[in-house]
Amino acid sequence: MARAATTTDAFNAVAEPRRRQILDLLATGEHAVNDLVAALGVAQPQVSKHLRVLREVGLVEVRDEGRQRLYRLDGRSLKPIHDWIKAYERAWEARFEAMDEVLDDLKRQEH
Amino acid sequence: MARAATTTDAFNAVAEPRRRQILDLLATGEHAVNDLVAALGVAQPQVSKHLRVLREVGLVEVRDEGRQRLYRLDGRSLKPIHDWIKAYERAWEARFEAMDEVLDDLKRQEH
DNA sequence: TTGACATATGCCTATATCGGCATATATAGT
DNA sequence: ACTATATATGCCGATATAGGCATATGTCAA
Repeated sequence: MARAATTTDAFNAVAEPRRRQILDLLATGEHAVNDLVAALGVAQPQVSKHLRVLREVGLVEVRDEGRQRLYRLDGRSLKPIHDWIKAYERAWEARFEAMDEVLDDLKRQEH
Repeated sequence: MARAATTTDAFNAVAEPRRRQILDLLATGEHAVNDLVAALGVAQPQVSKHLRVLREVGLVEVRDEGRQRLYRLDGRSLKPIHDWIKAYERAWEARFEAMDEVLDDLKRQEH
């Protein structure tokens, strides 16, 4: 078997940095594809493909407006990620982890 | 180009469900490989490979104890995911009132 | 209708994956 | 030294990717 498809779920879709960037941009509101192309400095076809992945996992929605297609965020599909990672919040807040961090800092200073 | 390596960052490493399962198990404390094998019902080599990926991105650490290797969670590498997704909390909880705030958070974090 | 603009899709290639399975390495016990 | 146990690694095959680039589809305007 190969790796799970990027369209399998939000976890896979969001593993790609460019797609996170796109979501970050869409977090400010609706944007046409060309807006994203300009903001990202990426070729238009690649942006459209990333948007297709995001749409297939329900992270964005489209709306036709003339010859433009306006994409907007639908953050609900991000909730599973949030719910999963939330259980780990204490994993870097706990004291023994903080101790590890302190030790690492000390090691780093020995240069 | 192909997809980014699973060992690129926590986002890619955690996109695989089995690896999330492993982290969930390790969240309860140190575990030997065979413990995980038994709990997951997966062949031992695959578990070792998943653990290698998790170790390469700093999500787990190993400790030798006799002929066993005890793995434990290091949740600090999950923080980037948490920080990124945290900005979207309101995207499914509330209306678009706080979107400006979301944007500010994002800009402060990733760039 | 023609042409400009906006977006999507198709084809290509190189690459990394995951699982299955065999095997190598390491340690403990007798 | 030999054997059982614990874990890691190597090779295989099938598959999906991301970017590059050409092209198709769709829409407006003169």
